[in-house]
Amino acid sequence: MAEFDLGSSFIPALHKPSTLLPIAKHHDNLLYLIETYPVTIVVGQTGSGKTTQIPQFLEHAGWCSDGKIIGVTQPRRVAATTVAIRVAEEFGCELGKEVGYSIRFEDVTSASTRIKFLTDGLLIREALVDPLLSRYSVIMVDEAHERSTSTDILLGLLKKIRRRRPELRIIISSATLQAEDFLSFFSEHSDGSEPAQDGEDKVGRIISLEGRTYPIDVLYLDSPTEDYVEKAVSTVFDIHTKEPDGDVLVFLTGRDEIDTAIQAIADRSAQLHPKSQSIMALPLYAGLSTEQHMYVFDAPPENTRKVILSTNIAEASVTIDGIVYVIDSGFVKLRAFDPRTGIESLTATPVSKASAAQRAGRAGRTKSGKCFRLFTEDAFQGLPDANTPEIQRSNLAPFILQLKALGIDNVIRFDYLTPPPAELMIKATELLYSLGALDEYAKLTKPMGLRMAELAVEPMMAKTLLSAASFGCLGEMLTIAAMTSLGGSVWVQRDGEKRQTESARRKFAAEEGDHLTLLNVYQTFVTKGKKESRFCHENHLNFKSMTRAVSIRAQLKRYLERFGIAEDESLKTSSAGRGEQVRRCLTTGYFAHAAKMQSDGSFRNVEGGTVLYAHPTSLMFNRKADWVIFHEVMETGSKTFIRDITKIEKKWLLEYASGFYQAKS
DNA sequence: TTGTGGTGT
Repeated sequence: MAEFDLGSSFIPALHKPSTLLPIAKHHDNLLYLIETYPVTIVVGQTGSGKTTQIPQFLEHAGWCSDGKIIGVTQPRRVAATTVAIRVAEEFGCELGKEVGYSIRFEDVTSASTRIKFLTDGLLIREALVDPLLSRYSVIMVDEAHERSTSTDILLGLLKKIRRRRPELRIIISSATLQAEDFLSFFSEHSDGSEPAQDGEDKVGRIISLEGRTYPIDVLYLDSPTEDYVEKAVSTVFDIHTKEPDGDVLVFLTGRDEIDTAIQAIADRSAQLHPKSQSIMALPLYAGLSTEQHMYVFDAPPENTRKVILSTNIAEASVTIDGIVYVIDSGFVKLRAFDPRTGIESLTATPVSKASAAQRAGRAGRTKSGKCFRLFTEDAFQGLPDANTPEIQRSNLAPFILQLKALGIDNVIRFDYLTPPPAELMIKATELLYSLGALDEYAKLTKPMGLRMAELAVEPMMAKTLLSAASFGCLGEMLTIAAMTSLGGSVWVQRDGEKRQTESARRKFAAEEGDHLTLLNVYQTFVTKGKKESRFCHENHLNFKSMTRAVSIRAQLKRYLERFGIAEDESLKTSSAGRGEQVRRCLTTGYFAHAAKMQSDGSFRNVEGGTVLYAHPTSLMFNRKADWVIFHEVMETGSKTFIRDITKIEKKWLLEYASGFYQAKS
């Protein structure tokens, strides 16, 4: 399509008529394929319109005529909501009527909903109630190439469901490189053999839709760099002094690198010619507060070039318009889980070819752009096609529990797109057994295991919550569960306010450790600061996180009420004694995360083999303790840190986890 | 002395 420059008096239409999208000419073919084959793999470039148009094509073609609905899953909540808003507008209906969405805490659907966008995790949950997902005539799994654990599990479930529901239509949206893998997954029998049919009878087809992106020049280094942060900074200045107008997006791996680069850009900007255009460097990473997040979307002041330094968040989760130049360090921090030690690690790893392509694509959304890769073309050729799927490098306990609750007893024979390593499965099964969620035959226990699966917190916390009423601390544990399952920290550290954050944190400190400190934070928030974000600002708390904790707590409370679990008033102790009850209760779920402090201030786990350090954000950092339990352990760089730490008594371990510790103590 | 990104009736 030609670009017209008609001056500023014209503004572009909010939504282009869908007949102008490249997908329009595939309309008939798409409907034919979906009608004919149970599985359709859609390879769609950015801007192809697949997510917004395909559900509408299907609705118009009558796929909802018998009262069934079209489900479209997304790996992320924001994507589910924003796409639903857009499609409702195109469809000409109020959001929540014919077109709606459903994510945790927000169900914007109604009896008239025909097209429903939802997160893939939520669709798995729906299968607990409706195992054949019988409400749906079509399920489209969007962004399947990202290979999140939820997406992988969902694909396995859909393959299983398809055998019982041959009329169900499955659409998988994928990047080019993985389309064949998805198709052969659905074509294979569960034992791995190819079906005894000729090609014509295959279960599905692949269709490619061209996108509407602009050309991108990709440039490589002549020779490798030893310091990609420094190289990124000098490339920013090369672009700034030699290239035409346009904003810059730099991919680095974490907050540390981003802060270093921003400082370096600020230092060097001072040496720019006073008459030249200036540079505005902005950070982008998940730990920033909402208001800091918003800056990256604002237009820069006149005569200023915007440079955004971002983690992987800008690769798929956050889209910024106006980017013309991308600088790619070629690295990303990835989580991995060592089943032998049970320790997670977070380390910088080279990106995959698919990631590099996605990053480059961020330069071509509004006009043609350039991507500067801070590695050689040879190095690029040596990169893996795709990242290792998450299911092969995570703690699988939550997913094994979910599969068992879905009636899939033999989790080893479940149809995985790529099977997780046996050690990960064994480790997860052992943990679930020790928590009482599985019996000695690895069957889900009832009601304990089933309830743990239904609670939307990780298994160790689920066990803790289910014990809380008997310790007379249900209210407290609900809060602690909500606060620890937030994901990120509740604290925000603003520029140059390190000390202030520290002293704010100390105001809420409880002698016994981090869990009771989080309880204090929450209780102060709901009594003093619930309505105003000022309270959070003054105390360096993340308002969004705190509000979310309130929702999570309410949801967990509803679950427990449904199980018939309520606070036993006769067990209620004085507030002085309640701290001990909370610590005892935590031990019933977190006994596997116990450690003892050494004379040098470091910790050892029970086996004694692993040296652990209190994370600097923990109250136990630089404080004395004997035995503790912790929420999380993670290895970064050279050290292994434990976070959210609480003091306990050694004898409680034997009292609440005798089976687990008998042999070892 | 410090954490990439997601997700849950």
